[in-house]
Amino acid sequence: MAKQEKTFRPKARVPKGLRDVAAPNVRAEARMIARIREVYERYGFDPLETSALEYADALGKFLPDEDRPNEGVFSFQDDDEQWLALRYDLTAPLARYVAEHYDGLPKPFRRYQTGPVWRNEKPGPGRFRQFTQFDADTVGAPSVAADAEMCMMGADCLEALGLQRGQYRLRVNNRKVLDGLLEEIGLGTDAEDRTHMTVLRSIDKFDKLGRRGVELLLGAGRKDESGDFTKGAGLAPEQISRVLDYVESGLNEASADRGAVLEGWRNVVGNSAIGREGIDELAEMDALFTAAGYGPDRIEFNSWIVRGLGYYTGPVFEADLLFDVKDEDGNLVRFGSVGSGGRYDGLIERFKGVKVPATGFSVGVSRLQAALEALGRVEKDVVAPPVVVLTLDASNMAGYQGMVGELRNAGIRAEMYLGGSGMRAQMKYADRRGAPVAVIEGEDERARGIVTLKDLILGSEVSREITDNAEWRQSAAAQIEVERSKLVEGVCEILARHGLHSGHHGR
RNA sequence: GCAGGCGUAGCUCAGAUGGUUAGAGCGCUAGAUUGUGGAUCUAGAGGUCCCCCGUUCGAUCCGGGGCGCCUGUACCA
Repeated sequence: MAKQEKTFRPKARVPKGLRDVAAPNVRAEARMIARIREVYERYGFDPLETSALEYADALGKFLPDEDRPNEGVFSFQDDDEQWLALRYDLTAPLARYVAEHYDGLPKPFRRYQTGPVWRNEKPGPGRFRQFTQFDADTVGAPSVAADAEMCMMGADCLEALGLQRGQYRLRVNNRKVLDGLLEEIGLGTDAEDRTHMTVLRSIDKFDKLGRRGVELLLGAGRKDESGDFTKGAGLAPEQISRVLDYVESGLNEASADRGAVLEGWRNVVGNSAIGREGIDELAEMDALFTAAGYGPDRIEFNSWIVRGLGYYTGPVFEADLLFDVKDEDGNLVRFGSVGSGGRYDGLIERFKGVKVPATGFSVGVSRLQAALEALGRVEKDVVAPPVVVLTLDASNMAGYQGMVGELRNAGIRAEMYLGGSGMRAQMKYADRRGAPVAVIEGEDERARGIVTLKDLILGSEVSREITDNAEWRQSAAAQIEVERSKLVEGVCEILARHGLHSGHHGR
């Protein structure tokens, strides 16, 4: 069978893990970003924008995990054969920026930045290969006061976005505490050590897998639902129980008393110098939280917060939502954290050779928006749909343009129909756009010096009671005629009837 | 990445043992009903039956490989 020749047609599809964002969500995200910006500005941070592309070596690799070296970053070669990469977060570009302009910057340097970042990895529900982050960082501040401020600011952001106290929590831990724990159970202090990393990652899963799951991961390993096996850390039973003791030590107190949590941790890791240092730092942060009025209902100390193993060196924190979210099929959706951060004292050192202490917090804008949407916290689109001026007479486009101009000058969102179809299609268009008013001027109206204004909102209510077509069409429901010169007043009146904003009329 | 499941129209899905022209509902585009959204009727557009290779006279269907989607897991800078 001879194959028919066919013209090549590219398949219209968005690449995996990427997505198109429609008007209501674009606007919702813009509002969200504006609110976060207000909070960051209030804390004294200044904006900075860096480019989406960086030299790949400037981004560096923060995956000591040899399972997947070099993955996660979109990169390509420039004309000069140097490797460029899309930024995968906003912190690495900040480190590059600070290193590049170090001498000219005030220290501490405090900046915020938002924008899309890209990660070349497997997408999942609420997890995309491009998403928006909103970062704030303080560079050159060694004190944990800077970290404490990040946590409080994170809480402020979530509340500014409409989350109630109790619907979220900032969970704070300190890498030094975890290092102390590992030292205490005899694992040494080599952060690159494989067992070391496996143990930390196991602890991180307490929230998801519970005590039993973590126990398996610390020991021989765990089999998941699909039957796939995850190799464990291979700790001895004695070591496992000490880790679990630590993880559970603050559990009951967590929502009640930060000081009690720290005391519990002291019993577990108190013999290690690094562990003690970590706990002391957290005690200092606790004092600042308390002085500023941030109780444990907003910020808690949490034993299983670990965060990524790449570069955090001190306090780490994460903003978690405490309510369940279900998808369309009624399945529970795990959103993960909607914000995170921590201290990364080694990052700028990569460029400068000198240690520059830094800490930061990042809101996961895309993910948080998805969560707020699920919670019904996203306000309806605040931009009113436009009034549509029908173009019934192709020889009178100038006249229609004039009407649209008058409406726009009066501050009313308006457009004329620009398609090529007939009146019925034009009405359908206006309907689909959600237009509150259709302005109709055919030959009849023009001859009489009037325009017909159709109240589409009222019309839609009326239509529900009419089943007969002739009646429906002849009723000319919800239409009024006004003199051509009274177009703007007439439209304003209908808008006002529905409580719609009609621009700056009266001016 | 690993494990399992699944790929037929924009969406939800039928379908034949391997046989000519692959269907439905919804949606979409138009027409009819005086120049009007809904309703009704009519017509039209839209498919490489995920892709490649193999077996076969013949593959959307069988076999192998790949890609994509879903779930779990891993990772999450």
